[in-house]
Amino acid sequence: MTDARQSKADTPAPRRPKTQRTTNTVAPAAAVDDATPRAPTASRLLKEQGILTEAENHFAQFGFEGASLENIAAAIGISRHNLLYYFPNKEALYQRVLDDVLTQWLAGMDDLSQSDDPQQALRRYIRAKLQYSRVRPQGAKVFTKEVIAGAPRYGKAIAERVGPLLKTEVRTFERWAREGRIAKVNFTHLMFIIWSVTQAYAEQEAQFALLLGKPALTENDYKKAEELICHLVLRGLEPARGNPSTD
Amino acid sequence: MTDARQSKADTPAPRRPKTQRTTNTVAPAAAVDDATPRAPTASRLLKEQGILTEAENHFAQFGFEGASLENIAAAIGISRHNLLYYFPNKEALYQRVLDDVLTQWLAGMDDLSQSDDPQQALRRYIRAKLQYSRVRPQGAKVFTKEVIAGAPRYGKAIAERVGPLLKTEVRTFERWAREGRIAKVNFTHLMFIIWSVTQAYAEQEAQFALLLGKPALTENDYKKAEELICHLVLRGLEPARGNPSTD
DNA sequence: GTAAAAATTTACCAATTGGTAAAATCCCTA
DNA sequence: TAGGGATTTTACCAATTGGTAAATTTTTAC
Repeated sequence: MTDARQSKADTPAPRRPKTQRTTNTVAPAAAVDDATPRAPTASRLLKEQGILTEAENHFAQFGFEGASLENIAAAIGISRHNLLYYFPNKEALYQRVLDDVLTQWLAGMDDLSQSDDPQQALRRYIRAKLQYSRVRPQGAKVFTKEVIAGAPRYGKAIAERVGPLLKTEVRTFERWAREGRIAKVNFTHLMFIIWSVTQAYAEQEAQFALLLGKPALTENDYKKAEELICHLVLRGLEPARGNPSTD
Repeated sequence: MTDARQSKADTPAPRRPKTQRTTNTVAPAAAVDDATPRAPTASRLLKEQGILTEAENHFAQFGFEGASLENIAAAIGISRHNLLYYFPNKEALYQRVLDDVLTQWLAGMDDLSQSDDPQQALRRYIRAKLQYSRVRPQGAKVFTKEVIAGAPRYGKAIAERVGPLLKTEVRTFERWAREGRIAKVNFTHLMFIIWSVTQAYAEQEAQFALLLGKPALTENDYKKAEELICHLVLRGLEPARGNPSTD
């Protein structure tokens, strides 16, 4: 196989157009082949992004095994082989999609400890998660499908990237509980519940809309959902007279 | 492999000794071509069930497109062609799997209006749904994957079979609310939320366990989940001093 | 025991899959 | 404008897919 081109071993010319090398220039300096990767063009990044977006849609609908590179490529008007020039194989493309999804998802996550008011923090958190479900439902779907399958390809990343953040959130909750500002419940499960519900509005849009007799969920539906979720969570966390013996 | 088969040949079990014809015998008696379909044998039903179970596992893990008849058949030691003798094609097999899943899921659903005590009814309902997630997680996964994909193959059944039941449940809630026994919230969304959360414990078992640092969720985890979910829902439905202006 | 029905296997098939290798084209820069 | 890297296309491939049709074997009814 020798590699996927791009590396060029053969080309002896160190190339490097003396001008600036904006990014990287990883400086292999390998006397032998150096290879000057020439730094990714803007247009190249754009094309990669296009592929990633379409791949996200296909993986969301068909799952890893069900999605085909041919169809993904066709959907954006390029050939499968051309796609394979940008991503070495299906697995790599899939990983990149999930990486991006998880990154954005996590980005909206550390908001919890921001505010000092538990009520407000939670409200903001729930809203952010719901919002995410609306603006990037496909990403949420890919993620969930991976999880449903037992996270065979992304389990490690989940454990490594989500785990610590979850721990942080839980600790914040526990501090609030200790200060008597919220009731003491099992906060890990609380997070599971909040995630599940908010994600559900992305994943199950189709079903919910179907059952509501609409073609799609409206702004108003999401507002109602947010209201109810916040209501349930906030009520359930009210410092409360009788503690619910949780663990 | 050749044999594999395992069944028949030796075991004369089903055998049915000429005596009575217990079941059906639909007695077509069609003068013209008779054809007497001979009524499905017990062993046949058993084999069908075996196929359905394995298909459920595969569809759960790989989705409709990703699952292959070859692998499903291999997993139970028969050939793909033999499987195709029992189910005419992939689509039919998939539909049957979903039919069975939905049937069982709905069966545990009309419990809500059974009890006259809203609190107790809800508790039972949530417990039943969680229980279902534990005993038949694969079914829940197949269903969710179908929904995530936009219910392209099962939307009609969902609308026809789940819709009416949902309406009934909502009406029960509304009656209770009118009687001042529970708070008035958007009950349709409440049902969505309860479904999502309970289902999540089936679908996302892998993720939750991963994040809890365990190989799998334990009895105790489910107990905690049940407690918390009940707590949130029941608290949120307490007749309440100030109504949460829900729709 | 025998004929018929049921169940299983064998033979094929066309289409699609992800992927490699290499040739051809494009396009930027010196 | 020429050289060379970046990009695309063309050729192949082995494996797998769902499916049809027909033979073959096994079971069952009588």
